[in-house]
Amino acid sequence: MVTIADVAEAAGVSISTVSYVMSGKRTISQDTKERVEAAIDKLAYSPHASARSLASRSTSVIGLQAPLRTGVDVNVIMEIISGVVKEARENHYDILLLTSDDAEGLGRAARGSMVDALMVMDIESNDPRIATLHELSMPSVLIGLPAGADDLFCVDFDFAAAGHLAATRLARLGHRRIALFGASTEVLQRHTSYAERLNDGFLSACRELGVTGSVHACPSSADAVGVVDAVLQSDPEITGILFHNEAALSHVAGHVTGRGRDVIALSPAHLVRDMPGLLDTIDVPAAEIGVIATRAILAVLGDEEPERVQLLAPTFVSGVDLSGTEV
Amino acid sequence: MVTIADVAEAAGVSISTVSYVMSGKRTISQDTKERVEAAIDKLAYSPHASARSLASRSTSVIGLQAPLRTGVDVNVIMEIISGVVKEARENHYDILLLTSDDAEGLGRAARGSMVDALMVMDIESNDPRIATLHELSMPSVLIGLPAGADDLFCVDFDFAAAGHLAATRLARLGHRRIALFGASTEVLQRHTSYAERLNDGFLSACRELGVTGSVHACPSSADAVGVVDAVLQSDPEITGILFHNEAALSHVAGHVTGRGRDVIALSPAHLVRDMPGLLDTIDVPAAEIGVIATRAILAVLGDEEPERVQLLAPTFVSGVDLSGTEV
DNA sequence: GTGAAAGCGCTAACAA
DNA sequence: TTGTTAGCGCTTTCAC
Repeated sequence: MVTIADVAEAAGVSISTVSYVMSGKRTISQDTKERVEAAIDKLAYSPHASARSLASRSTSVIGLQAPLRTGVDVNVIMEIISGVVKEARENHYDILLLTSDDAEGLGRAARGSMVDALMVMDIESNDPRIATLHELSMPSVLIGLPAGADDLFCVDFDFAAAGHLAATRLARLGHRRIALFGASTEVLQRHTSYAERLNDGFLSACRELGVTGSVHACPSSADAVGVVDAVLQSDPEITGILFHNEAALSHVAGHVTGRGRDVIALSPAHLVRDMPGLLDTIDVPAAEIGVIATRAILAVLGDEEPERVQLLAPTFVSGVDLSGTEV
Repeated sequence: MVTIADVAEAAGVSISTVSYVMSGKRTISQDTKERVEAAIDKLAYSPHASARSLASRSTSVIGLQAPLRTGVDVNVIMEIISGVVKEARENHYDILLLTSDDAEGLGRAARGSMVDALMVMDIESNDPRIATLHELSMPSVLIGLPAGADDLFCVDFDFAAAGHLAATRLARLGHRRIALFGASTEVLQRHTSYAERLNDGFLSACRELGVTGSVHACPSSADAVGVVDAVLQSDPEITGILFHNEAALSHVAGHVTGRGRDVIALSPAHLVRDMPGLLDTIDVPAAEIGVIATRAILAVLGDEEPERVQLLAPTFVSGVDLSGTEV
């Protein structure tokens, strides 16, 4: 193992000089700097992360609690994680992956000084982990929006606005009965934040617009076809549909479209790019959510004060703009 | 921050006693042990991970390089990761998530002593990271099986055997022309190990069986429908199909089945459980791959010598057993 | 512009 | 059965 002392010796300088060359926290003569950097390269030296962390009291690691269970939309989760990892790396942070069904894992990571900050995904409306985060006195960001967002940093897609946007679009097209096929029953039962916000946004828009709206849990499997059929048979006058749940969508596509019904998909755009028969798609910018959340954490770590709640606005992929429209 | 010294003081013992109570590396009187544990609980003490790692020269962290790019089968990736994280946690290890498009990230993690071992996913037949792993002198496990598996630990599903199994089943049913719709073009172009092994297994079985086999790249999007149609139109005598690529499968299901063709799916079983019209499914035990790979790493870390190559045997979900059958 | 040295919070000899 | 203490490899005051 090559240590800072090896580098110092090779460069003919003191240990602290090597340290300062790396951190840039002190002015170094060009000559010394070059010798040190040459030695670092030559020896392929990487500072010992733990030693550095012990001395500097910071780890350059962010803890990420992600839902690894299937049933949630894996594509979206993966893209968010991907955005997080990428943005973190670009800022010289690494990601420690914490299991989600483990509220106490947050405490472990925090109290053990394994991380500098925590990111928590898959937020429920009244998430028990929020209390834990409060006790921890460690910077944290939620990806999601719990009921009482109090004083926590939250980043998410604006699912309520998306529900509103879709309902408005459908109503404008003349549909009087519209339906939202959304999250799976389990997700709803857990009061997952995004699902509830989408439902609320959709239904409240329906009320405002004077159209009849209904929401239906939708399994993420091939069973979705059956659910959709059942709903549409029991209420054949539903002519406009908002379809969340990308996993189910691919099963249902072509089945629900092309029967004189307008279908809007709510999904990462690239996943439904080639899907025929859709009226339009509202993009879920999953990777961006991860990036923004990471930037928020980095800002906090840099002693800045980012917006408490950042909700990414929904847009139609087609470019249709309903902003500013009155109901 | 509560340190081991705080605990020692609260329990009225020395620092080392606290340390030994935690590690169990020395016999402690029942009385002392209880006082120390009480103090630990009372103070909610967690040892400082970096301090421990610096002194003990081990981190209890495993680096996992996972493909976060979309296009690969996200469901499978996610389940593998999930299996890894779960098994690791049960053995008191955490997972550091490394970006995949970054061969040098492995070096960073290793040389910086950020991890005790490395796991690498999404292996290509001639993966450049293998050389890196060799230089690193750090325990590592590949999830996948490169061309020259040399002396590395490899864990994966036996895709070659799966291809063989499916072809045999179809041939037994009397099909004379059979096709494999598999990975996307990108995945094949990167010479991703599992895709090539599946193709090879399928085609070599076809030769042995005297049936005509063909393999076709299949996009993971709704476009898959078009690809399948094109192939089946240009060669209508294809009556037996092996379908890999779960993402595409959900689009294609019901489209390719039910036309007098037998379709076998190669996918995690639960993802296709409700999919109608399939002849059978060969399960991809994704979570188990993660678990086995993690156990292999843990074995190496525990100075055991696990099998160099562990390939999980394919089985039909229906229970059909073709083992021992002659061609 | 540079160096010497005091910790950071642990583990694991060494001593008793 | 327990305590004392020398590191682990860094960062960061002091001191020059």
